[in-house]
Amino acid sequence: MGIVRKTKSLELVLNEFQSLTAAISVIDLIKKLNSKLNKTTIYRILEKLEDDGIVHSFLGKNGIKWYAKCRNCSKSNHSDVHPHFECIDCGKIDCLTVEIKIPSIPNREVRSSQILFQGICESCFR
Amino acid sequence: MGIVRKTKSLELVLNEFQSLTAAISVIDLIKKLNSKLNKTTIYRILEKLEDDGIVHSFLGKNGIKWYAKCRNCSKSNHSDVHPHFECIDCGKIDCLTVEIKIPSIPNREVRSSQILFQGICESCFR
DNA sequence: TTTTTTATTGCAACTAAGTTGCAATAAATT
DNA sequence: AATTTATTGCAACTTAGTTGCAATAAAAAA
Repeated sequence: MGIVRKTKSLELVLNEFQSLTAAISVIDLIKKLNSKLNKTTIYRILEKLEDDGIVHSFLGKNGIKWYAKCRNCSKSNHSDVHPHFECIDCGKIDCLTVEIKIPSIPNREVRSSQILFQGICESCFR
Repeated sequence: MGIVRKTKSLELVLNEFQSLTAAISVIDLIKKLNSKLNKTTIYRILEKLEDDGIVHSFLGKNGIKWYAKCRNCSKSNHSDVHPHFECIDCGKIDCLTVEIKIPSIPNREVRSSQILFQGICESCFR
């Protein structure tokens, strides 16, 4: 079930995403909002925002959860199944707009995918 | 640091992989060897086997750790950076031999990748 | 506006995967 | 056989994420 009520907590979480181009880990979000919100609340709001197609989640290389704004998602259709890029230097993760061709595999049906690249990001590249 | 001594515990872990075509989660491995080995031992042996290029690890969709035999890896070069396929029906994960083209991304350098597909496997397909 | 309804929140306690330190054990070497 | 040192088991810990429940605060109804 997605967002039902416009609460102060929701505002705070949405604010964080507004001032963000890259993804953010739940851990960092909790750190940032720590003084204002309980971590349980943050987890629950993120879940609802994902239900509504406002953000999407994925796992970083070490298995912790990250969230990023969606571009073209809706409640019924999370079209944001793009790859993510994790910088091994600065730790930043962002969404890639490149399209990855999912190969057709005999006798299997691919329904979704998680693709995470690691490497050096633009800021750390030079 | 990889394997140094041929121990009984090592044998037991290797045995499990011998009788395995798919990947196995550490959780399942612990369950299986539970009566014979401590989980700490299992984690430590797996780490060493990975160092030696005998197995490789990756994360399932829920972030738990899986291991599978390597085919063409060595200590210095883990060439097994293939995609994995997780069946949403039976939970089995296995290695895919298909090659995924990693796109070149301007001003970034991709060093490694994790690619996990979800869908219906051959056994569950019919 | 006040009352009522019920979604949301905070808290504390819990779960589960994985890690760490250390003393006891067992390979391998001398 | 004695010594060295890698490996093991154990218990305790860490960390991310979850759950139940009473208190609070949106929103709807009166």
